Amino acid sequence: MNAPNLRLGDLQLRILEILWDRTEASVADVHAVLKPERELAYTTVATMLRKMEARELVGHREEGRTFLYRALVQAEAVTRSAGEHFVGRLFEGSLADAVSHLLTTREVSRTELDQIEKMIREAKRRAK
Amino acid sequence: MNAPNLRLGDLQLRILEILWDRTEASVADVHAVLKPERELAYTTVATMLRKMEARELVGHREEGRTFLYRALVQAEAVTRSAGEHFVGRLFEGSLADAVSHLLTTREVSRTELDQIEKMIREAKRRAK
DNA sequence: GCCACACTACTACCGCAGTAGTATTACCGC
DNA sequence: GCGGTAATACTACTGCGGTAGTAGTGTGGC
Repeated sequence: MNAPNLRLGDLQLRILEILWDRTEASVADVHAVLKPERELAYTTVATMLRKMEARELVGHREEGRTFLYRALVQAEAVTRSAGEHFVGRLFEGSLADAVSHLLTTREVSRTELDQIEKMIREAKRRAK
Repeated sequence: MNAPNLRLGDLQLRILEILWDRTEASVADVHAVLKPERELAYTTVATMLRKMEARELVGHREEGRTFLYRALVQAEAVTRSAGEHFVGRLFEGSLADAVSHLLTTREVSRTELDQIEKMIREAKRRAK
């Protein structure tokens, strides 16, 4: 069960998101969801899923002739890995630097600030 | 000045970091810095720099026979682009979700929490 | 029973990061 | 001036994401 490599391309991530939403999906399902956002050939989706299966990102079972794919990696693991890469690689592991950067380079709503503040207080209580 | 594509590989990012540190560096300089962390052939570094120049990530001037490279993209631009991708792609643009995730999946020191809290308060004051 | 359709399998190709060997050239020391 | 060294230039190859065409095959409708 070697931990799968979690460096994902955009399409791969998008496909995983779809699978996380519905736990199981056929190629046709995934293709249908993707259809409005990007014009991809059916076979492209099928090929991608097969490649992802080779990397153990997804698995499948057969229902008649149809493959039903499901995600083998958790959203949690993917976002954690991405977060580690983001903070570790670009801010030398300093979460404060990372957050600082995020705060200053984008529009942040008052609501979001409140939410984050609350989370900080909670984290402090836990860490106490 | 077409905004260069900012999707960077690991080595490219590492090289940029080196250039940000010293404003100008020869291939030998970059190679020397990289040496302890990864065993790369001199020509690999040179090739990478040439490829990065083709993508307008770096530029160079000649000092005798030697090329002195400098970064053409700012650290700011790279981290902002990465931050946008991180928050936008993985947390549907919700900074609060992103921060929440970062807080819960890693060790965060008390000091960092304090720093972040302070930044939040400041952001609020500014946004007021 | 046959045909069209819906699936998967296989193959191929592009672009790009990464890696590095070989060729060429210019300069410096003696 | 000659040889070695240090540069860059060129070429090539691997791996992988992304994209898609074509081939093969089983199934359901009529």
